Amino acid sequence: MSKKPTISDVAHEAGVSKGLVSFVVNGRPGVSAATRERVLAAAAELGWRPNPNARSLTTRSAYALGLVVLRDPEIIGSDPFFPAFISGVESVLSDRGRVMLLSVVPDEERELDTYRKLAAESRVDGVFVTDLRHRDPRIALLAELALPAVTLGHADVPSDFPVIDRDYGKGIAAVVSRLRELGHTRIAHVAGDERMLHGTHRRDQFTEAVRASGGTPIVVSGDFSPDSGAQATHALLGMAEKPTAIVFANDPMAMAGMAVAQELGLRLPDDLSITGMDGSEMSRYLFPPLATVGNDPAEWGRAAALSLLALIETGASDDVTLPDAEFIPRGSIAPPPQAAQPSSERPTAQPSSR
Amino acid sequence: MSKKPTISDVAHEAGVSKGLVSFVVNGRPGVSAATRERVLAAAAELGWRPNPNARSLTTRSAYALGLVVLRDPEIIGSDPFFPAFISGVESVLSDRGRVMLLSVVPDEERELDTYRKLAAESRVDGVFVTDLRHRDPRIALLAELALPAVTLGHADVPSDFPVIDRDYGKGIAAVVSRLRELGHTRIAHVAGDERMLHGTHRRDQFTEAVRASGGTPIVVSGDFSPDSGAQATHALLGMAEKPTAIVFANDPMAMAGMAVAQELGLRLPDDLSITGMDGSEMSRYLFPPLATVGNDPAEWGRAAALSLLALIETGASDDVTLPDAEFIPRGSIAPPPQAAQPSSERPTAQPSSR
DNA sequence: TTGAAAGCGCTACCAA
DNA sequence: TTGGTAGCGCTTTCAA
Repeated sequence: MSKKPTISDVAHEAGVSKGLVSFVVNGRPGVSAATRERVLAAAAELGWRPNPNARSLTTRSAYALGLVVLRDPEIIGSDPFFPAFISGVESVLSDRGRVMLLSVVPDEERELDTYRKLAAESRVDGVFVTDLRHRDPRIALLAELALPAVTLGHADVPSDFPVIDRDYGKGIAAVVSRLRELGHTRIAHVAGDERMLHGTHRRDQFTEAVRASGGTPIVVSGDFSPDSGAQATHALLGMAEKPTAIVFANDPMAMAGMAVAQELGLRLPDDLSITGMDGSEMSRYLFPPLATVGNDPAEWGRAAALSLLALIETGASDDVTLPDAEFIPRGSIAPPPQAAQPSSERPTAQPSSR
Repeated sequence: MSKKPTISDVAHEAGVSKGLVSFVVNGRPGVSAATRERVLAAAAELGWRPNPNARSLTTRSAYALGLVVLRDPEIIGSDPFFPAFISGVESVLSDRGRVMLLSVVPDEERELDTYRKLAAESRVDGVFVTDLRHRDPRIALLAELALPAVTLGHADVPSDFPVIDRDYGKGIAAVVSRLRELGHTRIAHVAGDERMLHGTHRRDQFTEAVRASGGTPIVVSGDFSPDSGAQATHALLGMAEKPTAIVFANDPMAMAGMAVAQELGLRLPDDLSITGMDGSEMSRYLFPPLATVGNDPAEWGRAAALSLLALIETGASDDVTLPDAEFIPRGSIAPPPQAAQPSSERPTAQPSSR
């Protein structure tokens, strides 16, 4: 059980100086092939890997990327985006000698403090900015901290950071369009957390799509949590002119909405069409299977990691546009019920159980 | 836009030596109150924070904890455990100047390499070992690497690491007991991934509970994914003597199982009782609401973090036993159908839609 | 109670 | 193409 080997051990073993070993492991030119081999062999034999902490001291690089997630600890479990996003990031990082540092914070104050700490302590070389909010304070903070970053989506404040984005509106338009084709006229949207840009974007894209098709959008607010989805659904189904289709801003809300509808005795999709967003794994396994709009969080992760690494290594990185979001039609949508009863107090169908 | 301040800047500002500043920030005794104040004031004014990389070099501590998750990238999104577990860990770490390093790997080879890398590079001071497997190779590897760790659950190989655990069998026994009370005699279990200890434990606890109550357990295998839950349910409901209740090893499988049952025209819970495990947020919002067994991943996270920190800082840490798992009864269970038709080819109920 | 200096493991520079 | 040496920012002796 020996101590961890250092660069000196390797240098000694290979019979060269530390400087040369450093040159070799960093792939610098100007080292003869022979000594290069010798050094590599010595390093391998000793099982030596350069200590990133020591390297950081001179290179001013942390060899780590940061992700700070602001999320209510209570509901973070029902969000399928992050785990998949992270595995996408990892698939890029694993071969590049960088690690990922993750922080989950409960409120904005802690969030901003976390970025300050990461920067002040030189813990990371750059960060991913997810869940952009209106006039997001992180953009200015990160600029001030001179911390490289990429944003998922376009910020609504001036930002020099590269942005990863995808046209999600295309998918939403496809949903609305399909619903209109099926004959729906009263189409509602349960919005996500509107403090987040993608919450309002999805809402706007929905209303725009409905208006473009000559309809009148109905919108109620939610916050992406199943609970809010359930409440919103109750509100919608309690309306005098209740909608015949509900477009939820994410899958968990849609699932909760499906449950509420079923509890009220509605048959899905005959009495009510429902769609989700984000294309979660679970959506496929519901009854009826939930129509949704694909999003591929792992792809976001890969693209964001690549872009952030490029920014860090070369000082610049282009924006990247992922393929347009695609509507994934499934059994949760159907034509609206024929016998619409605009002012009925009771559900249009008999309870399917109880 | 000045450079980051260093300990020298602070020492200069306070008119003392670097050594003293170090003593102050590390709370060492033997510093007069006066200079102590002066140093703290200088540090605050300059916005200085000690650079963990530099500290690591001398203290041999990384000020970071590691979590390596082996999970199929495709299905990681439907697992509600990790995000909540991580937020529990974070709630402990955030005040303690340590960060969390997360790695998601697709296979065992990468997993073990990741631990080796983390250790060789001194990236972390300790790691969390989750999802213990049979004869888990990580135990021996971590011991060999001399990397402190805590395990979630007891390993089935000799291990000196502290263990965090909870009696989950109590909750499972309560489920079975309640089901028996309701009159169920054919109770099935859809097991989780049996390469994982908790997959087999839950299966064993189920079969034991059923046997203890004089019944004959039915078990089919799954792997914790919704897809496997759906397949297993199809298999069970295709049996000649189909079960009247299905106990799933986690909530996502149970959700998928509910969908399959409904698709087959069964009314829940009248025609079939279903229960899940892990007490996910979503379970509450299904129709019918899914009875499950609580697990509180955030609590696991807090306990594991506390235990690991204690181990790292003091060299020893006690095992911790979390409160027994509790059955959470909900609408997805009911007495078995009266008119049992042991050899019926058709479902006992009319389809609720289609 | 304080200051000075050595050294952690590495990179980077300057000579050779 | 190589070796020697001076730091990077911090902690930790050892003296004073």
